[in-house]
Amino acid sequence: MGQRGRKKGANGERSRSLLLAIAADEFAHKGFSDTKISTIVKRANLSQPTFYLYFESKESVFQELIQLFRSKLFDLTKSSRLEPGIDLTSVPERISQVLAAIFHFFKENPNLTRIGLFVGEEAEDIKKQLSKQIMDNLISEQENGYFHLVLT
Amino acid sequence: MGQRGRKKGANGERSRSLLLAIAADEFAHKGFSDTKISTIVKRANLSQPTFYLYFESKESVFQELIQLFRSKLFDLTKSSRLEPGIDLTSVPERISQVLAAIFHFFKENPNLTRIGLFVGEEAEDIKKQLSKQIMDNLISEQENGYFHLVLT
Amino acid sequence: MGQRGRKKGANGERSRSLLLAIAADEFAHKGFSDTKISTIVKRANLSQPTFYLYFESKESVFQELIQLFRSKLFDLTKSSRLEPGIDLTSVPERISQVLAAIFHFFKENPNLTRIGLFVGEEAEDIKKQLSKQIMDNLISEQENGYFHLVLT
Amino acid sequence: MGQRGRKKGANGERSRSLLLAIAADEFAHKGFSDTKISTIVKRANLSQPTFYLYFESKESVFQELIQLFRSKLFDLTKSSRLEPGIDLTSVPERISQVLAAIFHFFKENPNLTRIGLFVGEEAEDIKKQLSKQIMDNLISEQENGYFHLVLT
DNA sequence: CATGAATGAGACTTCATTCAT
DNA sequence: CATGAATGAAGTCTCATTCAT
Repeated sequence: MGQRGRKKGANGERSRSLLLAIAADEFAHKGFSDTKISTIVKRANLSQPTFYLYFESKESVFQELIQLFRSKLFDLTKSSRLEPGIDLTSVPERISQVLAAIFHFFKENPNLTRIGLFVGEEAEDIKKQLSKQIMDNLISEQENGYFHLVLT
Repeated sequence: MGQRGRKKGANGERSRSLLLAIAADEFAHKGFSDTKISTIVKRANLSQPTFYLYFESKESVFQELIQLFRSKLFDLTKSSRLEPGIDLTSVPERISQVLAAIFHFFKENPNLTRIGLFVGEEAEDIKKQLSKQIMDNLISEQENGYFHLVLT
Repeated sequence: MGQRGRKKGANGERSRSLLLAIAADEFAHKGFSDTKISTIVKRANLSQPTFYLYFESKESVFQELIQLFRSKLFDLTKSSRLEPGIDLTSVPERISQVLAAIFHFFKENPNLTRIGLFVGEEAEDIKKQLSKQIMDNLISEQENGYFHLVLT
Repeated sequence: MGQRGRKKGANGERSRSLLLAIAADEFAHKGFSDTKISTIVKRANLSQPTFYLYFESKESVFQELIQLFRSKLFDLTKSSRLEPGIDLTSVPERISQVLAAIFHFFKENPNLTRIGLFVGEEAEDIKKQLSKQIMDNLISEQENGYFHLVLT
């Protein structure tokens, strides 16, 4: 039997994430209103009630995805905050690393990104908040003397 | 009867364009699926059957708007085709005039533009076709020796 | 043609009151949860969407019926308020008239009464308010010297 | 193994009566249709399949409760049947004892009583049967010469 | 030219109930 | 003894569209 000890209940989480992934895909490609629960569950080979076993409503899955995008993304930018006393020569490199990480994240999570940046009503908010956080990082870096911002 | 001579057809056309304009606004701001006929006619102070007096279906109004955008826009770019033998010194000015005309058109027709470039499923097609036509113009101009393209 | 001038739109109100009456009957006999919109419209020879043409939701028809009961009933008790200077000998007769009117109303509107007094969640409230109003009337009558209350 | 001798069947019966009691409470307070199996098992800290381990269906628990009410109640009234040759002076007392027992039963079993007398579709039947049995008792007592019924 | 009235089709959601472990 | 997971059936509600006047 070895490493196949899981059995009972093991598929609950699997079903949930399957549904979540398919939902992300549908929302990303068709928008909220054109995404049908019936399509999601059909693609997951499950029945409609199963969807409601794991999510409260269509709206709530959508919100969950938006939140997921927000938290993953802001974790990324937050981790980029530079600390005083750092080796000055490494600063530009770190900045570019963060931007690279962001674009890498976008590329690795295209559905989530589409939803977060283009589909949701909060899209504008998210973009603003993202810009602000990046800006703040840059500014705090600037204040720490790492470099000078030149606005044009 | 005297001053009641105007009438037949007059209000018909008025209602039609009113509906079309409101539809454009709704489609532009809410997308296809979230646009409801009931909202359109309410805003126009008309009834639902009246809508079907002028349009075959929701889909068909949408297509009509897409067509309108396409034709207006391509008329614009077509009219910019330069003819051989033109005064060479006026070329840069004409090119900038065309681009200005396009952006002016975008600004003057925000709803149509949103629909044509972002809402419709044909959006990608339209953008490609638009780029191509502009490119073609530039190239034909280039071939006519007006200038040299430098791709970077 | 004579007195049959009504035609267009005349049946809207008819459909509405038909649905309302049937709804009252169903709610009275089966309670809120066991009353199905599908049954109501079937009995009215109408389709489900028609129901929503006239009512916002199942809940809202129910509330409308409760309100109807309340207002009709309280109109009845309100109209019973005795005014000072009335012929004293007529007081007992008027009181009994009001009670008779109430019971007559109950008998004439059995569905509404069942809903108002037994089905709705507000039933207890309504009963209390009804008692209070009757009491108030009696007391004001008593204060006006029409008679003396003897509580036992 | 020692002190783990009690077990098999013990918890089973415990779960069963727990579910039955909660079901009674829910049915009594919300009626049949608004009572959900999911609520019952949640309150019992059990799962839905467990419910079906002990009962065949929602309907069947309901019927079981109705039967329970009926049998308990009719046991009560049956035990009140007076036998010929009894001491005549004790008759009124015994009658009042039976009525007291009935009302005591109602008070001690409020949920069952609500279900039996007000919720179930058989409510009317039960009430009739109850009246009849009480009546029969009275009549048989009357026939036995214990007293004379005076209907007004 | 216009509308009041009505509806078929289909979406989201809930619930009693079962399967497999 | 008990449960995690799943579902058929049915209910409420919405929307594009049509009929008859």
